[in-house]
Amino acid sequence: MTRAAQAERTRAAILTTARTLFATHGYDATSLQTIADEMDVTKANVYYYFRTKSAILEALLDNTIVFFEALLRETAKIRGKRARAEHMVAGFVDQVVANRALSPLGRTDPSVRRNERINAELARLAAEAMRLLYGDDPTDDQRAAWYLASDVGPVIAGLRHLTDDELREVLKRLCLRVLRG
Amino acid sequence: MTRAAQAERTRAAILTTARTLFATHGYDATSLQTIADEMDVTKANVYYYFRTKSAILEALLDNTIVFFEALLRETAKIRGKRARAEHMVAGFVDQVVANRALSPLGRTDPSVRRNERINAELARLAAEAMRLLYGDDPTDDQRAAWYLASDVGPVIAGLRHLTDDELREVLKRLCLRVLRG
DNA sequence: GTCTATAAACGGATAGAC
DNA sequence: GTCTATCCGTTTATAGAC
Repeated sequence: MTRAAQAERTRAAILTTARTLFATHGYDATSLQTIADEMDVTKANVYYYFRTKSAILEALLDNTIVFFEALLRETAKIRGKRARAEHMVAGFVDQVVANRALSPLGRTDPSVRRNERINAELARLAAEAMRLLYGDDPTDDQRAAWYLASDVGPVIAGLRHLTDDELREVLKRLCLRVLRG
Repeated sequence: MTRAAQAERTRAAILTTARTLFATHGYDATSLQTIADEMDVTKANVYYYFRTKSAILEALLDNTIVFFEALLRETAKIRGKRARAEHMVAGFVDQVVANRALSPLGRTDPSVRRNERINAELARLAAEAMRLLYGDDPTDDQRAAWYLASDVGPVIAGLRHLTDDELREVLKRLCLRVLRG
């Protein structure tokens, strides 16, 4: 394996390991030592790839942001608010269910709320999503609905007994009901 | 002021200070030093009242649990599922809005998820609430609805421009719509 | 690219004086 | 009831060898 390939491999491993641990124990309760131990490398090696702990978090959230930007671009091509809601919810729920074991790490984790840049990005995406669903001037009820539906992740903690398919259907119905008002 | 009164005063101050800081920065990112500094006392003095940091968190959550137990007892006296939902939502939303500046510290904070005892209590209350709203054997859709509605706290972050009264009405409508399915 | 070693600060928690 | 002083483990982060 080339050195560049090894680098990419390690970098990716750090992200997936951190993602799981952040989701399980929370960002603040996860140390770089724990991440390194889990991967069987040293802490110093982790620092070779990320200058700070928060840089790891930002890299993870950037991935999320890129995903949502793509989803919103797709959604914008669809005509009709109802069809748009269905497409958006489907994409969103698929993502949540695909990561169901490690779902959280949403806007609710304190670490995310602390990060100004990420918050600004998320606010931008929220505004764009609401524009697609509700037009240029959403009511407060519509805005509230969007905030609630877009934070559906934690709900899965109470539905562990469902298969992926069952969970997906339950969450889609729920989100659509909330968004449609 | 008597010594006992002073003790009660300080103890209460620790709880309110910790509550605000936990809600703002998260439990793990709040140190006892920060709590003590904010109150203008020493860390050692905080330890005089609470043996550990997590004891502070537990005291806070115990208050929440007591509140919900009372709300559920009241709700149980009401006949008719629709009226029950309205009463439960009203009590719940009032509580959320009354603490709107420091809303979170719900089941979403990692510190809460880590605490076995608190989790067991919250699960018990959740089961009882669902029984009151949906009968002895709620469907998965109903369960999902309850989990979503009971975590409405974070929604207020996006609705800062509303007055308390406006916010209360928006949240009540939203929760009822979710719960009624 | 990965390691060992270590710095420097901070965390939770305790002992003992007043 | 509150304080000063301190212990000790852990944390983020860096320096430098291989």
